[in-house]
Amino acid sequence: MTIRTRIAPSPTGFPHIGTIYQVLIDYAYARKTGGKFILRLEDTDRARFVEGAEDVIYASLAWFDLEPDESPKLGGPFAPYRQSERLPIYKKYAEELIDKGHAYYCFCTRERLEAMRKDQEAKHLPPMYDKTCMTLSAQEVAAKLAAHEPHVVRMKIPEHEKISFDDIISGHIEFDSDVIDHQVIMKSDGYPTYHFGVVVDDHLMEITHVFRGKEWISSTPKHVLLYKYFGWQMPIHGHLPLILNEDGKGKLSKRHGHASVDYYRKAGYLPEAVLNYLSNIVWNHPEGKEIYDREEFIAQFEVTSITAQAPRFDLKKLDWVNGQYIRAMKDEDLLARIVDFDDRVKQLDKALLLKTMPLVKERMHVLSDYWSLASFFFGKPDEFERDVNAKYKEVLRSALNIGDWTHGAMEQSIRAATDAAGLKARDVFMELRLMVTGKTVGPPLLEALEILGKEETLSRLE
RNA sequence: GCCCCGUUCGUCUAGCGGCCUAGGACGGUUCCUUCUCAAGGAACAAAUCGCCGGUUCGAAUCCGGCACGGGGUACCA
Repeated sequence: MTIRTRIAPSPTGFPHIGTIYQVLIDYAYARKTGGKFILRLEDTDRARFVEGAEDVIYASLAWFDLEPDESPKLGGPFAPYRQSERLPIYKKYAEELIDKGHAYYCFCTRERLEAMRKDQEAKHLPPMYDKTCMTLSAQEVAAKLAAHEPHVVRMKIPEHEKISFDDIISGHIEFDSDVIDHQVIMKSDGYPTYHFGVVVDDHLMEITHVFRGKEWISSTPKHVLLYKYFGWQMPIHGHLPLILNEDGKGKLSKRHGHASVDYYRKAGYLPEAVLNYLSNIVWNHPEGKEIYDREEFIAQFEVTSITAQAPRFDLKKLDWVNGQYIRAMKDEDLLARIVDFDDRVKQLDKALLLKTMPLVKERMHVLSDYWSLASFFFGKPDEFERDVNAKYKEVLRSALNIGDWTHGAMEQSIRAATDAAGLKARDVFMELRLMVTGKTVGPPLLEALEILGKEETLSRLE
C-alpha cells in the first residue's frame, strides 16, 4: 500500500510557520516511505476566506522546496482538491449517514443555540447541543425540508461509550462519549464542517497517515466515530506538538511577529536552515547532530521518535543554525542568495561582491546582515558612529603611501609608523576603520582596504 | 467548569529500572586567537529530573494522587 500524507490548510490568511513544520513531517514521511504528499485546500469557511491566500500557500511551499505531488493547482487522481468544489460529495455522504441513523437534520436557529449555551454556562454545565431535533419525526423533518427551512446536519454520538484511538506520537487516548457534542457536520450553506470534510476526503483520497497539530486531539473522537459509521478504515494519526511562543505563553501567534512564513523570508533566513531548526525542536538526531540537511533528516527520522512536548520557539537558536548554513556555503552560492534577497546589491559589481564574501561570511547570521556589514565597499559611509580623531590622519597618510598595496605590507607600514609616532596600534587601526567604514565594528580592516584599493582608501582619509 | 495532552539545566533535548557524580546543543561567563566585531578553539556555571506518596535491593525511568503549563469545549479551521 502506498503511503499518502497530506496537508490541509484553509485559505484564511498568511501561512503559519507551524503549517510548514507539519508539511515538513508530511513531506519527509512520504519521501522516506516512497509515498505521496498531497495538498488539499479546506476552503469551507466562506466568512474567513481570503482572496489570494491559496497562491501564498503555493509560494511558501515552493520557497521551502516542499512541493506536493497532488494539489488543486497540480491536479491528481483524486481531484478536485479544493473542498469548495466537492460539495455534492459531502452532501451524498451526509445523506448516507442520515439514512443509516447516524446523523440528523437540525433546524435550531442560531439564536436558540446561543440562548441554550448561555443557560448551560450559567448552570456550569458543559456547553453542548441539547438534541432537540434528534427526536423530530420523519413527517416533521419532511415538512420543514419542503418549506425550505434553514438547517444543518448533526452527527449522533452514542451514550456512555469509550471512544479511543492510538496516536502514533502520544499513544493510546481515550474519551468518554458523553463529553462529545452532537457536532454539526453540514452547515446551512451546504458546506461541510472541518470534521466531516477531513474524514470524507482523507478516506476518498486514500490518505494513510494524518499528521496535524495537537489542537485536534479533542475532536478526533468525532472522526473516529465517523470512520466507524461509514465502515471505513481510519488512517494512522499523529498529533504533532504545538509550537509555543518564546515566553511559553500560548501557541505561536502573530502577536509575537514571527509566526508568519513571510517573516523568515524577509528577515533573510534560509529556508533549509529554518527547516533544520523546525525539525530540531521536536526531534533529535540519533548522533546528537544539530545541523543536518533535509535528506539526512528524511533518512534518520522516525515518526515515533517525535517528542510529544510542546516546544517554545527560540529565535536565538534559529539565528545560530542559519549562521551555520551561511558559513558552510560556497562564496558564489552565498552571493547568489544575497543578490536574490537584497535589492540594493542587485546592480553592484559581481566580482567585487564576490571578493567581499570571505570577509563578511562568518559575521552574518541572516542575509540582511550583509548590507550593514559590507555597504562601505560600495560607497563612502554616509554617517559616522563617532567623530574621527584627526591627529591620526597624518600618520596614516604617510604610512599608507606604499607601492605594495597588500594587507601584509599595510600592516607592517602602519605598525612602523605608529611606533615611530609613539601611538598605540589598536587606536590607529580603530581610527582608520572609522574613517573608511564609518563604523567601529566590521570585517578585517586591512583585507577590506586591499579590496577597496589605494586610491579610494586615501580619498576616504580626507 | 468539563475533557484531553504534557512536565529533565534559562531554552531545545538525550535518557526507556542499575552504565546518571543526569549527556549534547543554543544562550551565558571566562580564557586563547586578534586591528574591531564575529567566527573558531578551550573551559566553567547551570536541572535535588514539577510535588507528594507507592512498587523495587535499586527510579529521571514503573504506578497513584496533586500542582502547574498547553490545547479543546463554534453552522472556525
